[in-house]
Amino acid sequence: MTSRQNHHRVRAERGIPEATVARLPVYLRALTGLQDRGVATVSSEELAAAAGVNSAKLRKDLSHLGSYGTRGVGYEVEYLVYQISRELGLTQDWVVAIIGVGNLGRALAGYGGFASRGFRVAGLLDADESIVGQEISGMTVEHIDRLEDIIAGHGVSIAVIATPAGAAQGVCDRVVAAGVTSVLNFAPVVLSVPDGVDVRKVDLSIELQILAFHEQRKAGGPGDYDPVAGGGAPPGATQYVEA
Amino acid sequence: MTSRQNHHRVRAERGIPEATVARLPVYLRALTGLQDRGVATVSSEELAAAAGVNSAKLRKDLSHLGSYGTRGVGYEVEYLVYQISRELGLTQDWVVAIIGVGNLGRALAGYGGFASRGFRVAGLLDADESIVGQEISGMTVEHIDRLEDIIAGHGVSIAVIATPAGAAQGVCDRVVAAGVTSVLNFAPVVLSVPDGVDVRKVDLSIELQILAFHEQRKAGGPGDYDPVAGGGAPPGATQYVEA
DNA sequence: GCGACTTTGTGCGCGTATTCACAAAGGCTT
DNA sequence: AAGCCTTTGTGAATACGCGCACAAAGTCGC
Repeated sequence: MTSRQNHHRVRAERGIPEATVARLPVYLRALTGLQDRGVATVSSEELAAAAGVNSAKLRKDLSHLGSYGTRGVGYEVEYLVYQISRELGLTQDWVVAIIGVGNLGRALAGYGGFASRGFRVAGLLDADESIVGQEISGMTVEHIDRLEDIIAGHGVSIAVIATPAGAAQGVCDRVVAAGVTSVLNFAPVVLSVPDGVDVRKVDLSIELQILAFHEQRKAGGPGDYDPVAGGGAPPGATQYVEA
Repeated sequence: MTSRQNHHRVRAERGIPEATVARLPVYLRALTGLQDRGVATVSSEELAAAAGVNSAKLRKDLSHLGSYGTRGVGYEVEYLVYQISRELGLTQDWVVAIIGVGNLGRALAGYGGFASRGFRVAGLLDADESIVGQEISGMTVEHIDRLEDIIAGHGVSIAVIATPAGAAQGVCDRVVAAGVTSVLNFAPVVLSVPDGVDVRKVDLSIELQILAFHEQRKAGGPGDYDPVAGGGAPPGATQYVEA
């Protein structure tokens, strides 16, 4: 049976709730920011403010990792950074392959956030002969035919799919067959994968549509037209985020 | 008061659950795919499969929009496309400005998914003098100084922030002051905005970290214990640098 | 026109997530 | 050493989302 993009996975014995896992990277970023500013300890209230969450939620999230705070004082920044990094698996390197070197693939290849957090790009692959061989961000684009070689050879464990929609499922099947169990999908399709494979999806178009929905509602509900709804203070407006 | 990205639904009278709103674009995409293949009607089971969700969930989601199905038959594709489009506010055009024309901004500017769904890019803006004036995807990059002019002049209602982290909050404050109430943020920071402004965040690095977490667990738990598990000694652990 | 069949729409129970509010725990001052 | 003050960690209440399972509703064949 093929499972679909279901992020509400079963808890393991160690059981960190999925919602918590999704917030840990945010805390981590806030913490490294504090670290850079030389802050040694931080209270849950301060850190929660920096991360944009409720402080009780932050404390409960951190409590799932263990008791790393000191009552009356707060959390030691450096130690917390280490604990969260370890929990997220960032104390080791992860090897990534980017498949599809169009506009987006190029942007991803040049994204600094990869290397800085322990993600190493082992290869850029594309099916287009005119792109293969090009040098991008210091890497040479390989032909998609070499997909299996590269995955096996470099020990790729995360595949980033940035192909056109039509090619995505086929590529996904191949990377999964080659042993990859984590996929980050930028193509606007729902990927089917076997159980045990994680897929996360990033979709610009969907995000815009969700924004449009709320924007429309601020402007007066479905059917009403007024895209230039700026300025005003919408009553009972909503706040969202999250990805 | 400045609310951050914690969020909670303040249900309006019309009250479509946020979880449902987030799925509507997925259904819409599946439906247009069916439409292209000439399918006239579809059952909840089929559509759910195409969208990668449970069929009961699909039916419940659609029931929030009204009763657009026929028992014993299914849903008329064309009609459903229209209803969802209308609910999402896609029957009107939304004017978008992209701020920050680096690798990512360029990719976004060239992204076909904009126009196809009623999102019109009214401007590309950047602070870098060497980029201003360049022609990208048929548009000329404007200087960030013209931000307010462009927002007002074109009736921009959605701002896409693709700047470096350090510049994001400042840009956000400016677009909000200029009347924009919907922001799509690609910068790796938590933006603070006044109530009534929606922020959605897309963060590659966070997605990768979540995948890493699950990948690590599959590999045998957050172990790989470091002998130096001591308190203040974050060993040669990964060093984090803000992108 | 009628019965069998298909598919929707939804009531209900369950598990997860969020938030409040407070007792327990530790540091700091005197 | 004792008491005060701050902040953590968590019990409990609430809200939310999911999916099963089924009755209601409509179609289709005869």
